Amino acid sequence: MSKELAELLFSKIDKSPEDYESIYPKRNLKEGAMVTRLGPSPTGFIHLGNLYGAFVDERLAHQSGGTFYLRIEDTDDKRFVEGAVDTIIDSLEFFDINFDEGASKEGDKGSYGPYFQSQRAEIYQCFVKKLVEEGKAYPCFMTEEEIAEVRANQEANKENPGIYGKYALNRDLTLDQVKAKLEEGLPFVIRLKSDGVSGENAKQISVEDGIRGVLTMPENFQDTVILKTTGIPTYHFAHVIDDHFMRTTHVVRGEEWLSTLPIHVELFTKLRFELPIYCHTAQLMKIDEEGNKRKLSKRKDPELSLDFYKEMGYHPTAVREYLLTILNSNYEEWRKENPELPCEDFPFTMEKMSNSGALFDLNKLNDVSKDTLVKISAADLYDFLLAWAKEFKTEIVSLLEEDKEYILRILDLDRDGNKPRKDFVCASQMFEYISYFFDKHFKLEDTMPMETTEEDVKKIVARYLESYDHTDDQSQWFDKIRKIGAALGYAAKPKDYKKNPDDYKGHVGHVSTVIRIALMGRSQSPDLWGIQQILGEAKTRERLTKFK
RNA sequence: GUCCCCAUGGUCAAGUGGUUAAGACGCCACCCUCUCACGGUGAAAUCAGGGGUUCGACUCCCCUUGGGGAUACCA
Repeated sequence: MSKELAELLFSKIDKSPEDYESIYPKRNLKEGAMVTRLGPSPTGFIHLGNLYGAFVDERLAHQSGGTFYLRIEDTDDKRFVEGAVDTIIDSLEFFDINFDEGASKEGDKGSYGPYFQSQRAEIYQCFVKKLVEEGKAYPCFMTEEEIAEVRANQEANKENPGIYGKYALNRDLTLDQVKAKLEEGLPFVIRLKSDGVSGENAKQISVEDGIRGVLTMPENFQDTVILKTTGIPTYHFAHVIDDHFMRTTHVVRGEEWLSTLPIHVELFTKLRFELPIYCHTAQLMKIDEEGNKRKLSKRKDPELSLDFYKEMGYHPTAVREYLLTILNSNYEEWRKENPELPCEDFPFTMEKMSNSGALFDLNKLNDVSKDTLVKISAADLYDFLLAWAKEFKTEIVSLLEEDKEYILRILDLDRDGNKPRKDFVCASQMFEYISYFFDKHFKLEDTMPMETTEEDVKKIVARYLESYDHTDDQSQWFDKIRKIGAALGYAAKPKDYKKNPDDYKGHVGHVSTVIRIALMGRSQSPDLWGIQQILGEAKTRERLTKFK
């Protein structure tokens, strides 16, 4: 009877399960090679949490000599967004996450496709048919109203909600009953006929998770929908079929899937497929407005979309470094010992991953970013800044292109030696930070120190300009400032002023701040002398003259 | 409601029965110093609570609490 039913429901399916086993044979990879995948739904929205997970997949596969592929999980047509696939690929590529196989801008790549679930209906249906044949799945015609009624009853009786056991009204329909309903043209879904039981008699299943160790949970008992009215499977079924036939060895996914794991285990078992190794990652969290820890969410956290980092101009390497520090707690230590090695050399392990959700920490990212950027050459930094500007700050592109040499010197200011400056965090901040070098962006931002008077300020600038010699070395230059200050009643050494504040108006630091503001518009900057050398004599004099 | 996962300073965390409970970010102070940054030194700050088990619990078990997730023909 099951066979007839299966034939009735899926008359168009001509391939057999065995056919697919040979179409998608086991991959010929070396021992220990992992096959991982990213399975985004095509909303086109990728956030830091996705990148976090993708990074795990990527590292695992590439570190082991395996394969990392992209599969588009578009079983929910309501979610489709045009151009989403390209967006996903671009976003990930920016952060150096590259796929070996799967959906790509040039179409499917690899021999385990199609890589869009919406194009795999035949494959899924073949196995749904098989399950029906074996009496492990059945058509269900229950209407929304019927389901709602069941639920209401269950709630009233304090029973587990869902379609299972005696509540699965269409579980044991006869062939004739099915035929009759079909003739009426009633829509139906295919449900799994679960062997599990609800409540105290439920069996416990154990699954070894790559990150969390042995997980023990009650078996599934729900007659979960595996094929929707549309003939497209639900995530659960598509996952099982795809990861089996794409020969995924490690399923890395967020912990929100933990509670549906028993469904997947039952499906794998009923299909007689080997279970992949599941790796359930903790979710990245953030603190919301009410001060609660919360999962990063697509709708509420646009600032945590990957685009945010691109727009701010965070360097992809910095983001990777940061992610690695929260992914594997021993990464920072390793990085300290191996400052020059690429992060790909770090032996990434699942066991070192945290089981609890990390809170995203912008402070930490900034710190990691400073350390990352300080290791990047001025030339590369320039290219990065320019590329960023072309996309997000076009008005400064010509400025950057006009005099590359000038900018290289600015970017390299005081970055050598064993105590290099670490001024740069991200592209937007970089430009802001060096903007005073450009007349167009130069403006007076800070006020003169309160230790100085208006009159003194004028005198200081005038005398400084008068004595200015561009060929002075740093100490000659600074001696002059000391003298100018001393003549006006400012201590030549800050310590003298601190000891006897009443003897002086201020100290040489205040004097140089005056010059700094006159020259840069700001009270804080890298070494003044070095800046003047880059600015050049003409511009230095010009700014001082203008200031008077 | 039910089920599942998680729980060490503000944040990320080391720790797997005996430790002065690492380290990093942030914060604060001091040093270096013409400002800032860098660098250095130091400080404050953590085992959610309650029961067990044990000679001994951050560590093992139970309960409570808190947080997260699932409970869809969404993924």
